[in-house]
Order: sequence, then C-alpha cells, then structure tokens
Amino acid sequence: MDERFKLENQLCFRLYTASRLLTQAYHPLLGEHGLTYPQYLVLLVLWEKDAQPVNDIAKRLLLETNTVTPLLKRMEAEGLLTRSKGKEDARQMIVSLTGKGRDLQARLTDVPATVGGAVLCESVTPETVPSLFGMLDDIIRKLKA
Amino acid sequence: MDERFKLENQLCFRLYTASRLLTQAYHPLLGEHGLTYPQYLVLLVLWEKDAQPVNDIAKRLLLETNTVTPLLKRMEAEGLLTRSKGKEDARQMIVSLTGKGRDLQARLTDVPATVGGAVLCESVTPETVPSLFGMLDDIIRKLKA
DNA sequence: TATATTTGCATCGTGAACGATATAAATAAC
DNA sequence: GTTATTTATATCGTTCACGATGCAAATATA
Repeated sequence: MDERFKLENQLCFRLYTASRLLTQAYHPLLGEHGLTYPQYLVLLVLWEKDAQPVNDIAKRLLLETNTVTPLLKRMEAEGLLTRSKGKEDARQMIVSLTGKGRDLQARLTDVPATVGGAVLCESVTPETVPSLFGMLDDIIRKLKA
Repeated sequence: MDERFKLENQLCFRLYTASRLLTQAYHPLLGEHGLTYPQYLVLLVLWEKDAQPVNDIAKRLLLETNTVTPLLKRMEAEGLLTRSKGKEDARQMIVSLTGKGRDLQARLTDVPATVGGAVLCESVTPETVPSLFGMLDDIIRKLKA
C-alpha cells in the first residue's frame, strides 16, 4: 500500500474531520436559539461591526456571495437582520442587525468557553493553542494566495 | 467588543476555513478526473482495503451512512465502484472498486505531494507537521467521545 | 456623452452533511 | 417459535459550499 494515500497521512482529512466535529459540538448550543454554525459566524461578523455590505461579510468569512446571500436571506426571514439597498451605492445590500439579532449575543455568552473547553486535551492547552493558531493561519494565508 | 466573540479567537473558524481552502486546492486536481474531495476520500478507503460494507467506510471517514450512501451511489453511477448485497449478512451493502476505480490511483499519484507542497510554509514544515497532526488527532479523539 | 468594463449581488444546479425517520434482515428475549 | 430489539442501509428535508451565469449600477474609456 502506497504510504502517500493513507488516510492517516492526510492533513486535509484531519482538518475536514476536526472542522465537522467541532461544528457538531456547536450544534446543540446554537440550535437551542435556532442558529446554524455559518449563521453564528455571520453574527460574529455583525457583532464586531454592524451595517456591512454583503461583500464585506463574505470577504471576512472567506466565502463567496452566492453562499452568503441565501444564508442572509434565511437569517432575515428569522428576523435576525435586515437587508437594505445602500444609499451611496445602489448595488450594495447593507446588512444590519435587528434587536433580536443583537440580543442573541448576550444569550450566547457561554458558547465560546463551552466549545473551547470541549477541545482542551493533552496536546491542546492555553500554552499550545497559539502555535496551533499560527500554523492554521499560515495554511490559510498560503492557500488564499 | 467582547474578545471571546472575535473571529480571530475562534479555533472552529480556522479549522472550517483551512478545511474549505485545502479542499479547494484539491478541486482542480480531482475535477480533472471527475472526482470531488469526499469521493476521493472514499477511494482512499477502498484503495487501502477493497470490498467493504457501507458502514465500515462511513466509520472510517467518521461520517453517517446517510451521507455516504448517496455519495456511493453517485460513484457507482460514474462506474468507479459496485454495490452488492452481502452474502452472509443480507443487510450489508458491500462496496467494491471497479477496474476504473482501481486505475484512478495510478492516475492520481501526484496529488498528495502536490497538495502537500501547497501548504508548506514558514510554520508548517516536515518538522512541525507531526505536532500539528498530533493536536488535530487529539481534538478529533476528544470530540468523537 | 455614448460605449465598454468592472463591480456587487442574485439565481441556478449539483454535491455534500446531517437530523429525523423508515425498512428489512439479523439477533435476542420470552 | 413468536415477539421484541438491534443493526445496516436507505429516504427525505433543510442548509450549506461553490462553479457558472445573469443583471443592474457604477466606473472607465473612447
């Protein structure tokens, strides 16, 4: 058996699996509030800075607008945000939080710590996390280019 | 702004993004042969050991059978594999490679090295990869439980 | 100013993921 | 041996991802 093709030697399979499992860990916490993980990411972006055009949100999440647009529409239908044409540029759709969308932050305060705690283990500790973040950031930076 | 909710402090967002971008790196290499990344994963599993029941493939990839079944059906339609009822247990569907599915391995020999090279950078080197793998494996192990 | 190009967003189609549910075969319990 | 439970797989519905394409507003060019 060719070593190169072993699942155990694949970085991508590990990232893919870790990402899926960690997203699943968010599921019960977010589902309680009717949120999916990508929707939670949109909220993170809007909590940092409200009233952004679709494009800025997509760029921040490194997603395409054809992924983000339907996502935003579902969130609009849930009453979490509003979408309105930009004043100075009519092509832009400005996405703004509603009161309901803003208030969710307070109701989700425990989520980061809960999920953070769920991954702490032998090799992943407050001391090693910076190194992990650094490697993942480098990979992301390299692949963006 | 609450530090805990910053995108930059989220492990999950990094894993999610790195996974997506790395999968995208596979896309041109696999698409040339009509494959998607999850289909490639199924081939990796079957190249290691041919003629496995659906459940074993799903367990190996840490996916549910309701994800794997349609995936396998598409691959069967492409002539990459066959699905046939198990002899000693009629509930099982045994998945076996066709000649076409087997031959793909030879045509994809360069894929692991090409993608591997695409992620090499400052902090991700042959020396640091074991540490990265170790942390991701620990995270996966922790979240599986 | 008329035309061409770019930009921002949306629509469409396909292929995952995954929760919930269904079905048939195998096994256990009675 | 009949009934109950478990197991292996499949079906269904919803939500992403994302390539391809469309369209209208803004900008650049002629």
